[in-house]
Amino acid sequence: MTRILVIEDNEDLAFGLKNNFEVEGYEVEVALDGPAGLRRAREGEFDLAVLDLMLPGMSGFTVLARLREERQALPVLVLTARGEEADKVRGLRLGADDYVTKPFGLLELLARVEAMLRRTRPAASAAEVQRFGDIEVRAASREVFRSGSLVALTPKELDLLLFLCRRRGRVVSRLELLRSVWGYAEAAVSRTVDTHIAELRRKLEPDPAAPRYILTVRKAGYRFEM
Amino acid sequence: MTRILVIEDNEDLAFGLKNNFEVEGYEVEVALDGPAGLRRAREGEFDLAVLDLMLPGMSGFTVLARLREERQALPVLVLTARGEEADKVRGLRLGADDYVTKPFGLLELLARVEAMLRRTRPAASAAEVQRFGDIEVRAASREVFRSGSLVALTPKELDLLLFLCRRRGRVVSRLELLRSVWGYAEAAVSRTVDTHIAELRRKLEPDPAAPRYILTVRKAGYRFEM
DNA sequence: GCGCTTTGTCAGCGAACGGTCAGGAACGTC
DNA sequence: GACGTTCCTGACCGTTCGCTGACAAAGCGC
Repeated sequence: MTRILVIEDNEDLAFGLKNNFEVEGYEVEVALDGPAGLRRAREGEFDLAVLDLMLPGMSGFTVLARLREERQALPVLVLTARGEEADKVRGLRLGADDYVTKPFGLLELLARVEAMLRRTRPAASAAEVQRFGDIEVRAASREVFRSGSLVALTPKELDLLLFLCRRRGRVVSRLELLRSVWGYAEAAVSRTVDTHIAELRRKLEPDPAAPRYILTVRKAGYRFEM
Repeated sequence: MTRILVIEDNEDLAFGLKNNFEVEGYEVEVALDGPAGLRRAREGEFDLAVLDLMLPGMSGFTVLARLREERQALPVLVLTARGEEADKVRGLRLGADDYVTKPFGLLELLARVEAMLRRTRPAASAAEVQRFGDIEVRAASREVFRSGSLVALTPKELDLLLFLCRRRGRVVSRLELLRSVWGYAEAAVSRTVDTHIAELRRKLEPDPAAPRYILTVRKAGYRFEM
């Protein structure tokens, strides 16, 4: 699921964008001011941010500059008022990846977002490193370490692990896993999910028989805790 | 020297751009219609093209489409008339990397060109010489040495190697390589990437059968480690 | 404890994936 | 027009991976 962060103080516009992006199949979060946006950008794993330059409290420039200082690779599309050419230049210099002038057409914005995602996709959502116990999961290089030494996971196992990590603390049903990790459209009865979970436990859990990280929630699915 | 190709039928504008770019230190060629632009784009080694959509003889769309058909990776910045949102969308879909609406400010155009060049050839100066093991890659002169002696790489092999170098530590998918190194707009099933990887390994790896630098990541792509 | 449901485990088969190679098209050079 | 490069394609092959189905174990309600 592609995740987009909208940092925009105008609520109508912000939630309008949210709706429209969601219709296109994106997962969207809204931040209504600069500090909130910065916080969410740091925490959440977003594939792209849409950032208004005119924000109360902290200007979009500041948000952008902070992000870049912190070496966040997050692609940023900047919204700017018409004709503020100096702003555009400054934004691009600061490391914005693209900008759109208000008032803008939705089609244009969507096309630009798509284009940006095409450009940055494989690298973007991946700058994360997850840690739990003595396990370290590096999404970008698709490597997993246990006590510092590399654990050999198969592609499916890693995909599954990453998905569980991202939903940590929440119960994930087998159906959801089959849809999101396996890409199955329909529900299928099979032991596939269980088999892969078992394999993950064998490779990652200190005691696979009494899992600490990958927990079973009876009648519901699995829950990842770290 | 960074080379820019301007494809624009309005002579005043074309040579105005040429002058301005040259002041900024770029090397510029002008093509006054579509066919000429296409020819120059094919021949010359340009780092970027500025393409007007409204051209006599052959529309900018056609030029763009031909370039992409021919798998030219050349970054293209499109000039379009104000408010033709459909054009923008169509252009981006066709594989334009960016566009600017006429009338535009020179500052804006320059900033965009800079941004594009930053994106497409990152860290050319910073990462001028890469070293790993007994391999030395000189991006600027496009030369590769192994144990001090020159290795003969074909252009494609070198492009591929450079791209992998720049993303070292991260998994790069075949699709991303096809897009970024080959310039394919869409996914294509072929063994092309694999073949070139194999050739690189043959020429650079101490033991091509057990690669140390160019690693395969199943179901995901390749990862360069040094 | 008993029966039923849900989950864990395992081995084996078939498919998918990547490595490799030969052949041929496209292009440039002489 | 012959030659040499470079690049792409399609086929073959070995390996790995994922799915399946059967059975075992564990929970749960009674």
